[in-house]
Amino acid sequence: MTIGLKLSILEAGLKSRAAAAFGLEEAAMAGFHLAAPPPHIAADVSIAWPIAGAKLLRKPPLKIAEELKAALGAEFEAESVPPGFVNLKFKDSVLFEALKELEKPDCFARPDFKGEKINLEFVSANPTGPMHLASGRGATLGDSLARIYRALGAEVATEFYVNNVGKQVELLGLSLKARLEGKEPPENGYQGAYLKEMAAALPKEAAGWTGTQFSEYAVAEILKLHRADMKAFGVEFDRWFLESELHAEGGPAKALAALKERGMVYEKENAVWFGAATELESDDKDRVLVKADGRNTYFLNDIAYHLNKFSRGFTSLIDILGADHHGYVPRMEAGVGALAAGKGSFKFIIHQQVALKRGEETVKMSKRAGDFISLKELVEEVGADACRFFFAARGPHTHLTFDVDLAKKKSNDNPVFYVQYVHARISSIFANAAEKGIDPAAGFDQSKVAILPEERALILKLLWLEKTLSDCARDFSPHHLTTYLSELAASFHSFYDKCKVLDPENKETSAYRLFLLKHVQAVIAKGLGLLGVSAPERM
RNA sequence: GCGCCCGUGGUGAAAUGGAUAUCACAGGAGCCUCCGAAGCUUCUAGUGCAGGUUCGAUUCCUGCCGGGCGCACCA
Repeated sequence: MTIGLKLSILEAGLKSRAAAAFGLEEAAMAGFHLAAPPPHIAADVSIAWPIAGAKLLRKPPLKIAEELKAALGAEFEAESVPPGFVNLKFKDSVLFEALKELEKPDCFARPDFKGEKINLEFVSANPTGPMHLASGRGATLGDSLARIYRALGAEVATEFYVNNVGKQVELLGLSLKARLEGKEPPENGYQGAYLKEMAAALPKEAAGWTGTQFSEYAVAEILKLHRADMKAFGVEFDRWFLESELHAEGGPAKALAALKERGMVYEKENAVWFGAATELESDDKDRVLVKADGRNTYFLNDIAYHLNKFSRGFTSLIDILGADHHGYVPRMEAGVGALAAGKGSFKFIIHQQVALKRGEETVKMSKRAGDFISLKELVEEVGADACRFFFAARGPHTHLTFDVDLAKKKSNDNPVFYVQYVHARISSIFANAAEKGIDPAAGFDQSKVAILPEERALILKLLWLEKTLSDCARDFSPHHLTTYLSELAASFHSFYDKCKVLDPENKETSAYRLFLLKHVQAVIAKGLGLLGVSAPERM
């Protein structure tokens, strides 16, 4: 039996050998994983499974480790270590073959993602004002995850939901009208300066417009800005779904009828309620679907919207929301769950809010008051690459305080430059190789190459990208990837310091190291690409 | 009051329940006649408190303490 070459395949192969050796079903070996050993351990990968398997097998962990070591095969040097670890070192030839595996275009595709159709909705900022910096977090999360899921083999559609109907949009129109007439916006209206600018650019006939016309105009203008902001941030949505489309097809009415049919609604005080608490026990109390004034709540419209997504054939819906909306999650799960049972999975990713720090003061951002840093401004000051890396580097649960002064002044602190620097350095090495007449494509004899420790660390790091992407998918967060890229960059820099790549006197070593660097550069470019960050040739 | 999230060196973060807790920034000490010093090497410094589960806890559970966010016929 030969064993595969990617880490995932190596892991599966080792697991199956272990299962055979111990007479176990593979299903019973869920804890069998390859892990990176701590730095003081001189091994490539380690397996902690014998400790976990001790109860199952009713043997001492170290005994299991010794048996496992014997069962693993000739591609490795294995060592069993108390209390029951097995540490492995790959034969050099295995490492070279594994690297070549990384050259295949779909090398990260996972079988379990094949056929998955994921709808990823994020940002969905209301079209009532400029996007602020906090939208950058949702945009980074969503767009990076979309790219990662695609790399893993899923089909992903990204979507931005536009609330272009309703009271807020009416207020927006009235605020614009007021600005045109030189008045202050109405109470609870939109005070920001952007409406003054928009009013100044209105066509002459606007003087005779209805409120609806003002609203439609304002929404259209703001949507243009949102699209431009997202584009400048490296985010392009597959679809901008207008709420008005939903009403045009009668979605909310259908959803309401379906809920009624299942006996999940009742009327009280002239309003229509969803009886989630009694029927499904998923939410803490009943919620209104249709208000006493006859208007739908957003709850009903959103149920209809998610049914619409399922009707388009998606097997998995993911919504990314800021923590200020987390209270909305239980009722949506109850509402959508009631009508979409069996249609696919439905998952919320909640990311914590972004607080803004200016000087020594931490302030809450308020759109109405006009006190915010716009995403556009941030991107212009700091650059999209640094912004995206910075946002991607934190898990969604972390509470993030954005220090504006720091971001503007000392953007070099951002590790994105450390990572990009590797790419640029390697580019220039390849340029130098051409000058010195060293052919990067020249072959080398693997058997004559002794892999140095720095090179070994680098190669292992390269192989680890695959697991890193799976970690990102598992945790719904790209932050594992930024950590990984920083570590890979560090491995490269150590290697670079120790090992001279281009040596006209030694073409064999030069060719071998260029082969290595080609992969490092490809992995850096791939990883940065998944984060929507550029991989520059020069900096 | 109830619910969700968070508490890791001076600062910001990492760690599917695994071995001596990993990085970056800041601070100390070194390193460019040599492929890019936006770099390398090295030192100082850390899991809020109290219990529990476990062979093993930063991770899981309970209670405190501290912080963020929600608790609408708003969106």
